[in-house]
Amino acid sequence: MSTPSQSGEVPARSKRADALRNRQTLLDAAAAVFVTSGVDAPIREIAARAGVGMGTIYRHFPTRADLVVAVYRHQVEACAEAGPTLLASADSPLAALRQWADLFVDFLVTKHGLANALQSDSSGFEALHSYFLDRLEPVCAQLLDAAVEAGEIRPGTQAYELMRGIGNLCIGRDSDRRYDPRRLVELLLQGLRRPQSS
Amino acid sequence: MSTPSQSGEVPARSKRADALRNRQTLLDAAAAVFVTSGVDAPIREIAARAGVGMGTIYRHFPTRADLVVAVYRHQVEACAEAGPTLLASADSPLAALRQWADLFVDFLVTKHGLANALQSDSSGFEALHSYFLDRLEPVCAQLLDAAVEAGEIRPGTQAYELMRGIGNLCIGRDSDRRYDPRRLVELLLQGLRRPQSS
DNA sequence: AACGATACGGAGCAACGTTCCGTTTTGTCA
DNA sequence: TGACAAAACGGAACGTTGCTCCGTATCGTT
Repeated sequence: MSTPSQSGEVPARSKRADALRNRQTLLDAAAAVFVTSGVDAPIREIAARAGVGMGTIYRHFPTRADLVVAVYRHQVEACAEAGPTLLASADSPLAALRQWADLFVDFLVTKHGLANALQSDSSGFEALHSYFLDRLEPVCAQLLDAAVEAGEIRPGTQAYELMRGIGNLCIGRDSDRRYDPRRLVELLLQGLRRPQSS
Repeated sequence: MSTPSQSGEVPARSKRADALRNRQTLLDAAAAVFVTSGVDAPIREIAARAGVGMGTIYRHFPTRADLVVAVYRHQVEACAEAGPTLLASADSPLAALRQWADLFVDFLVTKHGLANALQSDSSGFEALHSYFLDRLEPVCAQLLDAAVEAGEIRPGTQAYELMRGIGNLCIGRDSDRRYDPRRLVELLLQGLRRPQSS
């Protein structure tokens, strides 16, 4: 609760059947539209796809971020949970960090416009930024600390900064053969390594 | 001419005095507005500030990119010319590359929203992406090649990718104390270095 | 069946990008 | 100097999108 962090998605779980049904219908429609038109697709388009009015969409998801978060919540959760798992299973903390970054990058690049939205300063997207960071930063920090502890990387880098860096590297039009976020993220992680003494 | 690369800013230098005057007035107004409202400020705002109608702005600068390019052309040029200069004056090619990256980052972070626009897929900004890349990629490539040649960094990284990476790292709301593009760019360049053998 | 609470739908307003065309300004030439 | 055509101007107007508001329909309960 460091930040006021308003935003509330649906006020509380409602009781009426139609409300629950519409909520799910909207999530499905949004997921479908996001794939084809990106996460900043017109709200109308999503409402139309779901066959509901615009009032309904705003009632369930007051801000765009609420909708996006609801759609991707499971995947973000999975990514968060993968952190400790990888730390336990990988050969080294740095290897775990690498694999985790891969997961995160995969997630971002397959979601049209999501990486953009994460850094966007347009209204309605700040909450998205917060959600991702609140959930994933601690995970990243744990991996980072473990790698420092193991002496694999040099100390001094903050998880927040690294996460944003990785996220930023994933921004861009898809299908540009000449730009592969993965390569750059790998470079970034290489840069983190403790300089091998001569 | 690999890409069709339409876009034409003003059709040609016009002869009429009022046209030239307005063109300059618009550039001044745009520069001022960009500082306060970012490069995606409403066109109307720029027109109002310049005291001209919207038709005028579109006649001189058909796309948003044309206007942005015109406003920043000198600085981009300076950045491009700094490449060879640094290569000649710096202690090593890698040092030159670092200093050049610093220049580029400084340029981007002081222009509200420019880094965003560079990667934006919204209409009217592709030309911006092209202009920056066409002008700066060769410069970056020269620095990169020199550093490879000198054995300071490992080969295999393309200038295009590096430039976009650096540009991407500069995206984000300003005034976030926890995120400093410079640190990450430095990390990226570190990652480029030829691994010191044990 | 009736009724209050809840949710729905979409018209309506504001902001923005962009176009289009009637009007004004400019340069030139008699 | 005066007149005329070309060039440039201004801003009304249209389409799209975000978001709100309220009359109407639906749901659950008694």
